[in-house]
Amino acid sequence: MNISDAAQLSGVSAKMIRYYESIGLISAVGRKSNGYRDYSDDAIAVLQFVRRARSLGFSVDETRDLVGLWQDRARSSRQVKKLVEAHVVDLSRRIEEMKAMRDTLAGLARACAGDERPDCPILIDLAKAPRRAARRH
Amino acid sequence: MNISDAAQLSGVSAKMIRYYESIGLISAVGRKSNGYRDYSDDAIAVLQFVRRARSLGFSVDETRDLVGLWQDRARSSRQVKKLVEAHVVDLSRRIEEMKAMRDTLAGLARACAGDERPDCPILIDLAKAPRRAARRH
DNA sequence: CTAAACCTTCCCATGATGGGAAGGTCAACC
DNA sequence: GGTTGACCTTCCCATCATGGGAAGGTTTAG
Repeated sequence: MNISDAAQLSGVSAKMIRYYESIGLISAVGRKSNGYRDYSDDAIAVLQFVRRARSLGFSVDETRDLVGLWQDRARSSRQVKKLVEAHVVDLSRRIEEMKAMRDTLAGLARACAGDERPDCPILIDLAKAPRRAARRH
Repeated sequence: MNISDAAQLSGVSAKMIRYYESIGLISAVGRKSNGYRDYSDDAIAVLQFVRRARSLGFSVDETRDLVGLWQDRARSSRQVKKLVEAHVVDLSRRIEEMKAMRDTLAGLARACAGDERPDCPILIDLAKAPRRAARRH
């Protein structure tokens, strides 16, 4: 199976499949005599796994760990659960940060007349000395 | 005032101050005879404004718009409110996406024994054909 | 006078992804 | 058989916001 079929079946673009291979997230597949990558059903399954993990917000590094656990018959479910729970905690933290931003902004917008006049508490507040605030990334 | 003082007072690193200047987010400040950038209190205030906007999740482009509105005495509060409300909507959407991820993962973790055995519903689910899922970015 | 602490510009790297060029290959159609 | 279009390959570049660091000039404190 060529890379574009693999891309379609897995939902991972051909570009990203090559990238994932180049960084070792997935192992290199075999090549046909013409040099084209050749994908088996198993290889597709790995790509689908990766796609789903990425869509759930796991970084490429975390996904690498998950793939490793997935393919390791001897892993304990404790290991898997631990990794997933850590990600849940991380997501929750980021959600709270974004909620705090949103609520601050919604409060400011509420206090702003939103008419033709220039007076706007939003800008006055933004100009205040920066307070301790979430600095994501 | 030298750039490191401006950095300290504004909470924006010297690196980022130069970067913001290079992309035109802030206007270039004057130079002293030795070529060093020289920051006035007004310039510091702009940097503080920028830092606060960034910390509230505005992109650099959105921040540019906000700075423009802030410095435009003739702007209407309607313009400002509109921009902020759009950002609130965007934040809310992203929060919902992340919540959906988190809840999915939390549900999977709950179904996983987390003991020494290898059986783990998490990995089984991740390996399923990818369903419609949030693809941020 | 020297050493440390500044400042300047310039280049490189990140992470995940896409765009595109240059060049080889294959399949279908006439 | 030849042409065309759709593939495939690798390689380079760009993104966005940020940091690291080099090379070289300046200022300040001892």
